Amino acid sequence: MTSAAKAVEELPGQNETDSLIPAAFRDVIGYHLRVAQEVSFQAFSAMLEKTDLKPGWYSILTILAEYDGLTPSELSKVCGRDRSTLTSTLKGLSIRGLIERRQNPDDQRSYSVRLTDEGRKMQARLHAFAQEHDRRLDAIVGEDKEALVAILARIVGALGKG
Amino acid sequence: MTSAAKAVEELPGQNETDSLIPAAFRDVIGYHLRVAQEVSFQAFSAMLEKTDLKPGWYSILTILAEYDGLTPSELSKVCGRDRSTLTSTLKGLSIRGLIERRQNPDDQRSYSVRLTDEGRKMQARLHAFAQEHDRRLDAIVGEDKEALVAILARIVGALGKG
DNA sequence: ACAAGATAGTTTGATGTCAAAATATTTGAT
DNA sequence: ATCAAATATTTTGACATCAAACTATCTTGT
Repeated sequence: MTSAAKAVEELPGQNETDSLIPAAFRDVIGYHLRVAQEVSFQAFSAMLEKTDLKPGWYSILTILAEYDGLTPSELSKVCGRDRSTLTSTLKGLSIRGLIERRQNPDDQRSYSVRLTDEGRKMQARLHAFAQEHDRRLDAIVGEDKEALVAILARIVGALGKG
Repeated sequence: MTSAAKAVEELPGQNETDSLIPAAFRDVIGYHLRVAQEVSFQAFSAMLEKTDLKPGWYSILTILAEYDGLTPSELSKVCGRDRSTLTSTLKGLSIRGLIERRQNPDDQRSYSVRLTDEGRKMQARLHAFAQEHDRRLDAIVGEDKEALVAILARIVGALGKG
């Protein structure tokens, strides 16, 4: 063990159960935001470990369950990711028969994306896990939930898309 | 435009300036966490756009500025990422002369990582941008900052490495 | 001393992210 | 009518992330 590592272990005010938070990051919102989002995602992923479900499918399938027939560009706006990001996800969903593409007769460049029956079933299965994860987060956050969501939404509103 | 897309645009209670939030996600903490983290990271990245700095360097260089001489595994614990993730980042930092590796004489498998003078300069430049970003987030969050950080830390504590 | 197991780091493979460039198609302007 | 500009999607390339497999080295138990 290096001497710096010893110093890390002896940081005042931190014990073994605390995660090691560098002093430079301790009061930095972006840092805590990032770590919290990562453990949340990892926890959700871990729930799907023994299944044939992929976490990345959930948001797309759920958006389609609500708004069937969006184009990739519209989907990208709703889910907040770049259009190019969706290409490979949609390909995977299509190969697995969870969505189908329907050519737009008015615009040959575009097509709409629809859930298949299989896709709906898959969405429902994922949604059950997602709800369990949500309940877990709700339990952790407790009565502060509304305030938390409001703050996060404020951040998105203030920094989002320009 | 598809009919579903029209429906999206006509959602009650949402106007053009709101981001399009699917109803299924509206009260989901994980969703808001993810979106907030993404816009925060994108905003930070955008600040570095005209520079030769990379956002991914910041956390590593800053941890090293505080605890010089950590091994990759120790670094990975402190920054909360898998060891394998660090390999390529450290390679990049090393190629650019921002860090140097020093073989551990007591263990041939391991080495410690130290900032070079160039690395220190780079860390300082990145830190200035990070501070500006922090101030921006602080301004958005305002008096709720302490509560926000506490909630996020609670999430990490409850879900993290469990 | 030696074999077994643990540990440090890297490599590989699957995902997922963006931005920029490339294609194809539609729209608009003259 | 035609040509330029805008738009929809895909492709490519750079990065990051994890987990699992792999190599090398160290530690431990006998």
